[in-house]
Amino acid sequence: MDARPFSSKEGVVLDVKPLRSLAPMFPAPLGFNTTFTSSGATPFVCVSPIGALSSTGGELPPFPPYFASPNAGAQPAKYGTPAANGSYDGVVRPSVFQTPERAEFSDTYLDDDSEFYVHTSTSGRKIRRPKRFSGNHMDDSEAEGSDWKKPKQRKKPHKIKDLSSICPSSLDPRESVEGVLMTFDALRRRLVQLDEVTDASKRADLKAGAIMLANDLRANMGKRIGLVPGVEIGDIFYFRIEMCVVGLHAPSMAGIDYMTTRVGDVDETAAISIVSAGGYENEEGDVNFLVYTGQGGGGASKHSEKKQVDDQKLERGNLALEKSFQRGSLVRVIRSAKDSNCITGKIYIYDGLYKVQESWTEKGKAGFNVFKYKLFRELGQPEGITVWKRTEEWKLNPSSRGRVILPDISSGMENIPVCLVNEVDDVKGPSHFTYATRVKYLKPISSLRPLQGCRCLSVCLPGDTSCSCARQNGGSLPYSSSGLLVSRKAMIYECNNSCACTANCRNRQTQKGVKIHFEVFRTKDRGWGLRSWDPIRAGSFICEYTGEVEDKVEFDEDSDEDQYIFQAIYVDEKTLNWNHGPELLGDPSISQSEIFKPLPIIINAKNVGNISRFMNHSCSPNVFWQPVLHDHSEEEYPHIMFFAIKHIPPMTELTFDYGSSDGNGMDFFATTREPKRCLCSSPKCRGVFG
DNA sequence: GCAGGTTCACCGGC
DNA sequence: CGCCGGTGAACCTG
Repeated sequence: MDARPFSSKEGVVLDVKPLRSLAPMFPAPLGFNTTFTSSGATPFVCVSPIGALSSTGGELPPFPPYFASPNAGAQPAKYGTPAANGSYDGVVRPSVFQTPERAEFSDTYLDDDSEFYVHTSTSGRKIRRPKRFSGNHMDDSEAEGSDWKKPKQRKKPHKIKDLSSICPSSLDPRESVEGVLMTFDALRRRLVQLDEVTDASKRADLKAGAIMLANDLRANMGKRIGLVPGVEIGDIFYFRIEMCVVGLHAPSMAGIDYMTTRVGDVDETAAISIVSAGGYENEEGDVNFLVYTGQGGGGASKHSEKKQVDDQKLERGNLALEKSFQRGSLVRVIRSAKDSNCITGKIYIYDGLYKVQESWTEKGKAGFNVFKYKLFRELGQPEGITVWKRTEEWKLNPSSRGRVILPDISSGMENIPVCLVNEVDDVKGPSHFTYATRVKYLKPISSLRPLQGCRCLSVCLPGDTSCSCARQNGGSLPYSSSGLLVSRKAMIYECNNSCACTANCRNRQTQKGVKIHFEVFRTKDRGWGLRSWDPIRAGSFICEYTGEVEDKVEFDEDSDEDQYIFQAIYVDEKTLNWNHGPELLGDPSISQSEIFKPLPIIINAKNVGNISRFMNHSCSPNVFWQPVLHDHSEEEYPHIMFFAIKHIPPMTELTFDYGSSDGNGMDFFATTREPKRCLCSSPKCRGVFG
């Protein structure tokens, strides 16, 4: 999945392909060679080579002066004209808006990420941040006192000093974005766990979001038109706040994000992004266009009556979309899809850049005026929602999947068929092996120690101090109510046969087999790989590493046997960072040894195995392994269960870090394996693995 | 289905 | 002008 070169998707696609159409009317990301200033004398100064431009007034120019590109003055930038000094390649090179905040950030999170910190005013008049989230005012003492509104005695987000340990700064925007999301979700999962016990008010997403914002743990602050560095088309989100903290779509509720800037005496406004979430009467037929309904008129969620109570007005987001239409500027589109696995039933998918092609008003169902905007997707972008439409179809009708070699490689052994496809070459399938959904112990596990069982009736519940399984897991159940792993641990103890609880108990996530539509597919250069038709949420159980449990590694030098051998001797950095975040709540930080202990277990999947034997290595993986016990108590021979590190869109290859024998990282044993050249093409690739 | 809760833009005061 | 505080709108989530 992360086997993408630096700034891959945008960069590669936009650079190489004739993607002129993607050159934005507003030069690339807003802020490109444009300095916003908060000093009132000259609200907007264009520092392009051409020099400052003044407002033309009157009709809307294709390039409003405040969005002017370097070549805008000399020759009016036409649609498709690449920006002069470096083209529009998806890598943001905006000028830096020097703010006090900027200085403040510089030694904390995104340290040299000035490029990605374009702090712009959305009003043009004022540039400020809400006091309660301003680092300048967020001394503990001060925040405690006056400003923080307290209609409810809500806990104020805890601001900590050293953020580097939690979310290390990175020059790679993708890494920054992923780090922010990973921290957010770790925080959110932990808050869910805490809330369940105290029965406190819910909305862990908002709590986690508030803490992230209070600590400036976010990427791409400031609004920009066009692509967002580090956020790739096709990325998925489970909460609106997630899109907020990575700078994709700022409003926590509103569907239209826009910015207003002041040019001379006039306010100019432009839409930035829209979320098509189904609250209004939108048509979502074709994947290439979208009819979006304007906001206002009381037609949306707020009031329970779904009926409008008033005409929509040409203001705010509606006005912004209208202006974007007139200028032909690009608008990011986030579409939503149903997901039954998710409690909210909804996932947000970033579908890339669109342009408004029509706008009109019509009478809504309640007889009031509504604004309608028809947006078309820009050509040549990576696939977004298209992938979903395809996989949805496959799930309904598996025979519609083309290039299938085998409809079910597990021959009915898995809960859901695993199809085998090759869209790359003529290879007819992997070499022979026996499919097995469980590990085979060549020597019987000596279960001398009897399994402990809890006495919970029906299901184990959080906060039940009498649950021995919860105690064994350190006091709380390891999974959230939606079944997500809360944090990585040295060992997870699931409920077992001796427990009184039923199979519906949440502490039995991994023992019931896979719940995901997998496919084994032919990669271009790394043999077979594994991916999913379903979206996979961070913390979800994916599958077990099955095979034959051996005593020692034995393989011929010439054989490829070792590529099917799993050893629990290495854990990658990302795995260790996975738990980071709860420190922001004041939780003690977890030491590496608490998360990871090397284990003697060796699993050989050469002759016997399941889908996980097809999972390739990556130095930037999206999956990690976690030891779990559920049917015996041999701590040194646990089940090896895979979980998602982050949200994984459908059809993204699943990879984990095989480890390395170069002595770096967390390699606890010297291995005899021959290192192999790594082809993961991650920016952090170590070059070899195994 | 309702309601508690959030952010941000906007506006007015100093 | 810039800072501060209040207010209201908004395709949220449980």
